[in-house]
Amino acid sequence: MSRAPFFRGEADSRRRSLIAACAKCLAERGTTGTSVRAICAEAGVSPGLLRHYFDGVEALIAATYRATGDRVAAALAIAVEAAGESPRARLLAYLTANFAPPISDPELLSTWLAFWSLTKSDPRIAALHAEIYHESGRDLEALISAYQPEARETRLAAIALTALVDGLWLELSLGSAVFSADEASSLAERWLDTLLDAR
Amino acid sequence: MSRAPFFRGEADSRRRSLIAACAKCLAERGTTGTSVRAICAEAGVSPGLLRHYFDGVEALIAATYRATGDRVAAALAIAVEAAGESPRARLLAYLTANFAPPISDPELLSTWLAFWSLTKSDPRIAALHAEIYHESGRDLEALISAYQPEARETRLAAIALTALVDGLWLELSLGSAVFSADEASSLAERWLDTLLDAR
DNA sequence: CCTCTTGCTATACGTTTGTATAACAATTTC
DNA sequence: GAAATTGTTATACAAACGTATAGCAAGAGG
Repeated sequence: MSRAPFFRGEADSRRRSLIAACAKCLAERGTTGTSVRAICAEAGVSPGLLRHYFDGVEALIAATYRATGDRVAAALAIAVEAAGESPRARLLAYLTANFAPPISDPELLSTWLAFWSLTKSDPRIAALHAEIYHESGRDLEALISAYQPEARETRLAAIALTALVDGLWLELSLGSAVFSADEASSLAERWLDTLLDAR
Repeated sequence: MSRAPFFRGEADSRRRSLIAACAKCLAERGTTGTSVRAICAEAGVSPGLLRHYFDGVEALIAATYRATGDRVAAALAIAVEAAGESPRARLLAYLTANFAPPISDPELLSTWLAFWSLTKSDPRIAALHAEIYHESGRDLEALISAYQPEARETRLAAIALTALVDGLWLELSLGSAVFSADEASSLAERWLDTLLDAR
């Protein structure tokens, strides 16, 4: 009378492959063109299977949002670790990693845009966005505190750095940017010094 | 044998009403849900009329992009004029106007997101984006030069200010921002002073 | 006043969409 | 080994989609 699936591992594998297919569709075709059929064709399964694992396309997209957010956070964490032990270097690495692959990436932008555009119509996506933004802000605040433990207003500094980095990342990822990743990095460093060293 | 429409004025009026309806659909329903039928129902005309004035939905969206960009630029120009004659006040007004209606607006964000997400698939939209970004940058550079004629690197300063403002505007318009418009404005002012007064 | 041109609607067609369902494959339980 | 349960496919169906077209209303030209 057990209700749980027998092959939890394989079931999760299917879930993951659907999430990957959803991310690929969002990235390649945008919000338009990301249909049940397109996702399932990408995953190589039949259309009905999506409804077997998710309540609908929106639930799958929410799961994909979560997975993509985790993937970005992991890429940032790797960049931080690769920067060594200097708190300033780690903080800078966290910021400038946004201007290089795999984070500065047209496909990741398409995915993110799809999520943002769903934020308004789907409360679950909106809640997920707030959650992910909050997590990211907490990570950044931790790096700031490690660099300057006596800094006040780490909250506002994190907000300000996130905004600049997001704006630069957006334009870089849109592809028609009139500036380089190096210029973006030096701007981020300058903003960092302004926010933390002043006063 | 005249080929031109007899009522050019009325024809343009129809074009404008379709553009307005397209903007409203993009704002309220996002990329998904902005169909030929939805736009025409919003405009109160039959589905066939869209094809009468535009090559297709994408051409209409491109025209809407243009119109929306112009509307934003006009709103910014009004804010600048209202700021008086002080070059610094005018520059600040240009920046902080992004954090108040009608520019900080969930519907405008939805519209903008739709444009960005189409940038990848439609070269015309991509060209339009580059054009509008370029125009906006030129306006900002002019305000910077009026404030500090001797400033070097006005290009990079304009890029940096645009990025910060865009990032703050994005988060504010997404609705779940954990900071206020006033905080955003003071951050923009701080960034401005850093970029122009230093060195 | 009649005809012609034009703006626009109403409608129809073929395609694609999301969802539901019946049937098959595969595996555990007894 | 038989029965039961689960993962998956194939298929079907109604709704919504983009597009094309025939026809109507209305002003322009003679």
